[in-house]
Amino acid sequence: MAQVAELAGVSVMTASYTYNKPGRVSTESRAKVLAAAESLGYPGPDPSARSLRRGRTGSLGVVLGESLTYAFEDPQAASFLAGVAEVCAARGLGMTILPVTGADDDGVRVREAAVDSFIVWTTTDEDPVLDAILATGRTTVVHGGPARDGAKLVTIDNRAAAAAIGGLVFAGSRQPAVLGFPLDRERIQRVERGIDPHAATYPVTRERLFGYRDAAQAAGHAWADITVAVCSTNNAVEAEALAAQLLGSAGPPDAIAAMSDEQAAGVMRAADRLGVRVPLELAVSGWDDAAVASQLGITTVAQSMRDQGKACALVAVGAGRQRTAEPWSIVARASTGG
Amino acid sequence: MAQVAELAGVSVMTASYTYNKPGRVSTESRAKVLAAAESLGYPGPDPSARSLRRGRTGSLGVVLGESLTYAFEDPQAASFLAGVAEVCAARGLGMTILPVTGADDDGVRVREAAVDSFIVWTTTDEDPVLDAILATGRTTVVHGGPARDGAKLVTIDNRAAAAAIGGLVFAGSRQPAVLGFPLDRERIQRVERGIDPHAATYPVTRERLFGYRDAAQAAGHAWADITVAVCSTNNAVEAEALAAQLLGSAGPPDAIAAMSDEQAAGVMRAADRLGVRVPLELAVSGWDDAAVASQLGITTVAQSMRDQGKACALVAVGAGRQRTAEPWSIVARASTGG
DNA sequence: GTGTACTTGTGTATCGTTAAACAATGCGTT
DNA sequence: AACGCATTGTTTAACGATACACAAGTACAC
Repeated sequence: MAQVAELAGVSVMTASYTYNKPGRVSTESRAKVLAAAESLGYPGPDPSARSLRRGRTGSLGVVLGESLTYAFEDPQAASFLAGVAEVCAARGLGMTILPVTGADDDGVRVREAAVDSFIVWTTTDEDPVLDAILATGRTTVVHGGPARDGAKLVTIDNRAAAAAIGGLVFAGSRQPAVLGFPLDRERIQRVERGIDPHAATYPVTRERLFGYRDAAQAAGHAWADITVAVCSTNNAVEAEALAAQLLGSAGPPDAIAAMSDEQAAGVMRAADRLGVRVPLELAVSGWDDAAVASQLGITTVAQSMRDQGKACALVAVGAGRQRTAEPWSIVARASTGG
Repeated sequence: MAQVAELAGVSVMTASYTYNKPGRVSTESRAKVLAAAESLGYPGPDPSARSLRRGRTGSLGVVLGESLTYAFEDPQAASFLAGVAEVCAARGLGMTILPVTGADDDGVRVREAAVDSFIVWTTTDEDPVLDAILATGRTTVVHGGPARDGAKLVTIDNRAAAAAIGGLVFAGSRQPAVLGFPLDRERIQRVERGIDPHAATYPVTRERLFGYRDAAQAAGHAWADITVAVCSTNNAVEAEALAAQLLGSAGPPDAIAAMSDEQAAGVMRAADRLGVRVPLELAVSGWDDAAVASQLGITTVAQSMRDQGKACALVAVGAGRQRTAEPWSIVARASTGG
């Protein structure tokens, strides 16, 4: 590319300025440089060299804890990414979705990523990938959790929200139950009474369990009496199966608090299939205020994943201050009765 | 980082080998280097410098013609990205989603992207961004179209598929109609008889129009008599409105071929609302074989966006040969009658 | 004791840019 | 005429790493 400068009869700096600060160079020289570039088929400054010299890449890395494809299958993750993408597009930044395969070379891959900052989708307390990211020293924003020194956190107050919606769905219940996300990355399906919230290493799961516990206790129930069904994934089909299991057991629940609207929809289907009337015989609550929640009339915690994605991106690029907590609200619908 | 080598008492090359070819260096030296790196807080080789020196970035660029957020809103685009992501994850590549805002600096931004190759989501014949990409000389794979010298193409045979499904939906019809995607990037909504397929600069739209024309003519209709309703976007709500307009007009269609299942679902809703019985009074066909198509019993063209995404990625990384055409098939359901 | 091969460490050159400081020129002002 | 100032071009020195070639040491066979 020094060739371009040579052909144009100017110095390389003049060529460089032509691309970076066109005002810095005379119209004449600029034209000569562009003509030379054209005739040599020079495609403009090399991105890698530029990144190296400038010290920034113009791209923002997003790490999805699960498989890479997960991002495009979970509508919540998709909304979140849309929010991140919105900010990236507005600022002309690229958005690099980083592979995390679960193999032990994960840290390496993350370390090799040419990005200026990282956004990490909700993960577990001890996730080694997060450690690897923090070790790079680049700006890191964690969505959901865990909180870490050196990383910013963007999340709603899951415990408070769970307590609030628990207050609704458990109201007047004799036998509440909880249908939840995986506790840890093992993602083992379990159905057990009074699972200790501390057992969950996903902070989001943990905080919500705490919130539901708060609500149950406030309603006069002992947590040890309350069945917690832990899914292996966020999925309506699995939720339906687990809900059917709960409803078919002795002393079935008359209130189920789920951690997503997909799960709640599964519960609704199970109830429908078993002839259990909602909300008369079973109160149901979801989370996220997804489209399915309004379709089925599910009481839910409304939060905007898209806004949270935007918030993460803004914090990551250094615009936008980190808020203490993102907003949420309760949307009461028919599934929790009158 | 030469500091690391110095502290470890070895040459920089030894340090470099420690990270890249651990076998190339003795266990002892490796330990010294890693210890030194640890104590200096050195996070490993800088990705930009590495890219510069190596000549590749380990990341694959994806360009979505629309706004960046579009990717996460259109389920077809999402499936496609999931396919790309799958291949990236398997090979340890990053996936960079590039911003294209529509401003005239797009070419610049694309040129600045630190990626090894590009995948371009279906766009128009004259898209300047595609030109900018081709000008970089990097491997480029176009999904859908347009075909270009210097770019590989991954697509189904849209014309043949449209002709095939047109044969079904137009069978026995006295008054066929087409509900289609935008013709060009202006994205103007139009309802007109016999729109010349050549007017469409989106090759996907154009080829499908040709296919429907083939089918209509084969069924004995003059293309000039057939109403084509062009949507401004792929959206069930807009499709429903347009379908209602068609069905409410004088000489309403008794067969509507749509270009997506979302659109077809909109048509079904409009018919339902207007009391038009499907398929007795109105035959409907969609495209993509999305979930909604099986739910509503819509005859459709099945294609796997995910597989096409995988195909694009494989071609982009140089594994996997370009196929002449991706597979598709017709799924006949109730919406096109007996 | 010599030849061959393998292991391990190092020096050198270079990847393609850009930041920063400096020089040369022209122009309006006092 | 001398000065400040803006405009434009150039020089120099990195940015941080790796490919390659070469050298020194070790091991083994004949």
